[in-house]
Amino acid sequence: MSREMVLAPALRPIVSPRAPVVDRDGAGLFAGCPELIGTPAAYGREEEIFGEGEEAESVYRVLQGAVRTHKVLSDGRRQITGFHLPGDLFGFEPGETHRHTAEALTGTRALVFKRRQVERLATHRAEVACQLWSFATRSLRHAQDHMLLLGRRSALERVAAFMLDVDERLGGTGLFDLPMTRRDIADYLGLTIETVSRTISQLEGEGALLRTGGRQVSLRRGRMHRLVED
Amino acid sequence: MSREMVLAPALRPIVSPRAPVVDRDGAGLFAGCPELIGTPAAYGREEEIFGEGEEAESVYRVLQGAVRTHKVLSDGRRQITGFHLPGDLFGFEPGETHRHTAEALTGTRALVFKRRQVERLATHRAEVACQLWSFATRSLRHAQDHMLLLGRRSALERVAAFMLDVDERLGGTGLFDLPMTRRDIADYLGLTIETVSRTISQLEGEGALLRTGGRQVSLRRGRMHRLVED
DNA sequence: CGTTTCGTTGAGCGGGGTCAAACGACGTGG
DNA sequence: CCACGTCGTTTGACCCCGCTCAACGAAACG
Repeated sequence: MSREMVLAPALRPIVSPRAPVVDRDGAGLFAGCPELIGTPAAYGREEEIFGEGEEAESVYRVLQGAVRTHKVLSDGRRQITGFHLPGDLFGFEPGETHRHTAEALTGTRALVFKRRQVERLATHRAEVACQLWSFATRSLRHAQDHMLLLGRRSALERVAAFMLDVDERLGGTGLFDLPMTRRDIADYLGLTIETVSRTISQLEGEGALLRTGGRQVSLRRGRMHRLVED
Repeated sequence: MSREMVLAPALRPIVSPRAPVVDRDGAGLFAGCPELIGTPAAYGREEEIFGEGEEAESVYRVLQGAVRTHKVLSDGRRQITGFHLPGDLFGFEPGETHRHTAEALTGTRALVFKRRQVERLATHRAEVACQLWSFATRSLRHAQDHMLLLGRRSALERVAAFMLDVDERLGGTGLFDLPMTRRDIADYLGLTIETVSRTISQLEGEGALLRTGGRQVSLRRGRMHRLVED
């Protein structure tokens, strides 16, 4: 069941999108469901897709670009709970209202599905319900890994783990453009922008990565990996 | 929506268990599935139920007692990702092996289901698959709330939120026994035992709670709530 | 071009970690 | 029954990692 390529090798670098995502193995969610075709939608940079507290009418699948979902406290403190890249689903809620805000990091295209429709289909077709279950469980695993990071890892470990993660999701070449700002990284890792910046400098000083202009970085994945270690 | 009875009022104080949990609204997982009856099992205090890396053969439902699931780093740093009380399910994994260790906090009884059996049933009966999906989604929401806590809240807020949470799950009377040690609390909140202890003292100093002997505490829920504030 | 946002770097501080000691609640055996 | 050891908890003293505040350079954008 772990084998499900929803967010695996079909992924493309986010800031330079190319071909639309294809379900290479046919296991993608809602595949083989002609009665459930999402309607395409496009969002501009920093555009809100849905807000916390709004009624959860739709669920989304990223085609191109990147999306962040986050929660905020009344005083402005923000925690980003996930970045969603092509192939990823987001917007599922256990209840009637969204518990997150979702925003496009960059120009983004997505398929929009009616939640009610998805739910109705799930109650009729076990296959669809299983896919939803599988998706939720994988999200849960990510969330649990991230709890360990937020609760127990140092700033250096957090940033190193983050870099490796982004690299992997963007192709694993070791050379990529970060699709998000320092603020986004900080709010994802539970740090401040200054600490993220300083930590990246430190990683560069230790030869674990190279800043190659703009937001592009080149990782020494061996050294990087040693910093995360388990 | 937040009202979903799997872990709500049917719950009993953990350390003084009474009647076995009943699905008051019939929404409990695997309800109405005579072909899937879990086999009862009992675990002693601090006993391991399954370990990280082991093959995931079974899934569990707590009947009585309490269970913690956690992840550890090679150097011993530990993050508890959840406490599981009567009615709760745990042990689901997206893959073939457990990504967590599960241990009984106290003497605990649980129902054990064969994972393969559950999965097979889910592929045939949409109803079961939907329940699994719903369960996973609720767990995900908890995980996301906890990420916000770990990433962005102060020690005071964490402990206060924790106390309110435990109180609610244990009946919401404002008076209860903590079923876990300071170390467990610390590893759940991303703090140290000393900080947890000091913070509880501080809360007592501010009149937000009273330590009434042993692990029993009495909350001033109004003041407590003000400290968490969104 | 000016203006604004983003990123980097420095100086200083403080919340929470570390190390250490003492206390209380147990259970155990003399 | 009490001396003793164990384990969990509390409290103190000190320190350090990451936060705050601030200045400045570099892109992005009008």
